[in-house]
Amino acid sequence: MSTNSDAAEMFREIADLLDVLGEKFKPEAYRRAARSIESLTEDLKAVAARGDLRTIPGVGEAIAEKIEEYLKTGKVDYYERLTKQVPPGIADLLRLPGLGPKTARRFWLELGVEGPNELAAAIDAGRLTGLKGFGPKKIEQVRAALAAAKAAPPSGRLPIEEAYPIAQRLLAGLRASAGAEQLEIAGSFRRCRETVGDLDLLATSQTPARVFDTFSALPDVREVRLRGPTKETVLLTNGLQVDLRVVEPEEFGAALLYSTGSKDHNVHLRTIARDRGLKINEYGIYRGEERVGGRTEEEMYRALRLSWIPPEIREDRGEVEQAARGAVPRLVEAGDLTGDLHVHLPDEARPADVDRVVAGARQAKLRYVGIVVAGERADGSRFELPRPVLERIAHESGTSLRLERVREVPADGLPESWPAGEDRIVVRPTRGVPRPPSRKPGPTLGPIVAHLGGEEAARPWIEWLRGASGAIEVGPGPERIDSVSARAALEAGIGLCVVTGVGRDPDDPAAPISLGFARRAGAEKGSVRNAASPASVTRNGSAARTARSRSGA
DNA sequence: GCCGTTTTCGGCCCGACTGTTTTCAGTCG
Repeated sequence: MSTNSDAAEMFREIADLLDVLGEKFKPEAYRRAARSIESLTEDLKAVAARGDLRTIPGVGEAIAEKIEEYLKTGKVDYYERLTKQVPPGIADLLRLPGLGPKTARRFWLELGVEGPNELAAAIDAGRLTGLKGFGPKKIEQVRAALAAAKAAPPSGRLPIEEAYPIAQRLLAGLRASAGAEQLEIAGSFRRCRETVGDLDLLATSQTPARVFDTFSALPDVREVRLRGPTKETVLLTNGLQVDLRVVEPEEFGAALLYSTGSKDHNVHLRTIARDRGLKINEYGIYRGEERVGGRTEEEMYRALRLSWIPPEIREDRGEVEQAARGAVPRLVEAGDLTGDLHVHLPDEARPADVDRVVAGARQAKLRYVGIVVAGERADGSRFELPRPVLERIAHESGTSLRLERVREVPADGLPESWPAGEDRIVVRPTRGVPRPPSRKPGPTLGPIVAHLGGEEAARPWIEWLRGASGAIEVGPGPERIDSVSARAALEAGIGLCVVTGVGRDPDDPAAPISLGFARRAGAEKGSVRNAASPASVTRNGSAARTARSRSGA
């Protein structure tokens, strides 16, 4: 665990403790600080060393001091004092669905209950009966929540690549028979966050009840948590919670904006609305009684005199200010991709697999594809594509679509010079040898660093490529870098490599998520290696250099 | 506790849903 996530976690715990103690606004302040510390691309130590802690959104004098104290001593006196005031089990009560700080505090102070086990005992002993605000249904709810928490510990957030196929199934099921017109997934899924806590679906329909009936009956759905006239919440068989809202068409943009978030982005928009004498909610945007927008997101942003902001960057990290200046970056899009530099064929590859890649690449209008023809696997064994496959690659390589030979080498087996031989190099950071070699790649046609995972693992490789050429593959899973590391790479002037999906199963979500992570990192077309013109990514190093110096990069 | 092209003090998003209520509090997103 890094310093940043440890510090963020501590501030979240402080927020929970303050909540239970009945504080009004401090808890949100600490949570906001925790959120922005978590999304930092830089280590807190480095920020503190520069004296820039207070430039972190949500970090003011008091929290900056606590960060300093934490970095210096490893603990924070204020936090220690709070934990002494509240029994440790109270935090576990807060994790129970439907049970918040007010209730936890009452259990603690009025019943002397200090944790889940004592609460269960109190219910069994009938001690909740007669407590003001606790009827039989509420008591049963708490009992069920306790039992559920015991049977299945909180599942936490789901990696987006695991949520992706589920989301597609739900969409398909609703499209098939629900009478839904517009249908979108909002929430952190639409922002392409690395993990999602739940799924937020949004629809328009003439017949909301029918939509909810269809939704409740989908095979993935285990139980209906709550259902009103406009909103339903269900639990899937895997424990994931899904909210579905049905709204009027003229409200769809407002509802989409509202439920895509993030929280900080929404709060910022509402503040701007207020300052301009407007009111904004999930149904629209209003000046007094007059409705001035809500059918589309563009309408909503326009009414605030902002340009439309792509969902992936709605995190209140400066994008609202950019939109006010009309300076929102034009993020890389699928249609910008000109090629793929890292395609693997199956272990027992046959010439037909090359044909499949070629067909996919033509359909995606790619102009070059790098196929890994030889290399070393994670377990150290070597592989090389069979001769008939190599021949098919050579034969298929034409002028409209060029096929490149790619060699994949482990980090501790890097060749002596760059570029090495005729092949492009993909570097596979070797397990147990996580650090890059001291020798940097050359200034022209650099390697693609792939099969690299985790923020901690990414840092040294970003340093390795700083000032040199090369790119890092971004995308889901433990073998690629996420959007936080991708942002750090972009800040260091290093290009990204985006997965195109060519040669992959059509249901494989790696490509859309890879693009989403790149966008989330703020990548424009110019900083994505495989969105560049073929000339600047050829084997000819001088062409690459010319292209780059001309574009001023 | 944070924050400020109307503020260094006085705000801090706002509505759905539930259970318990004769009008609302708590939770959630």
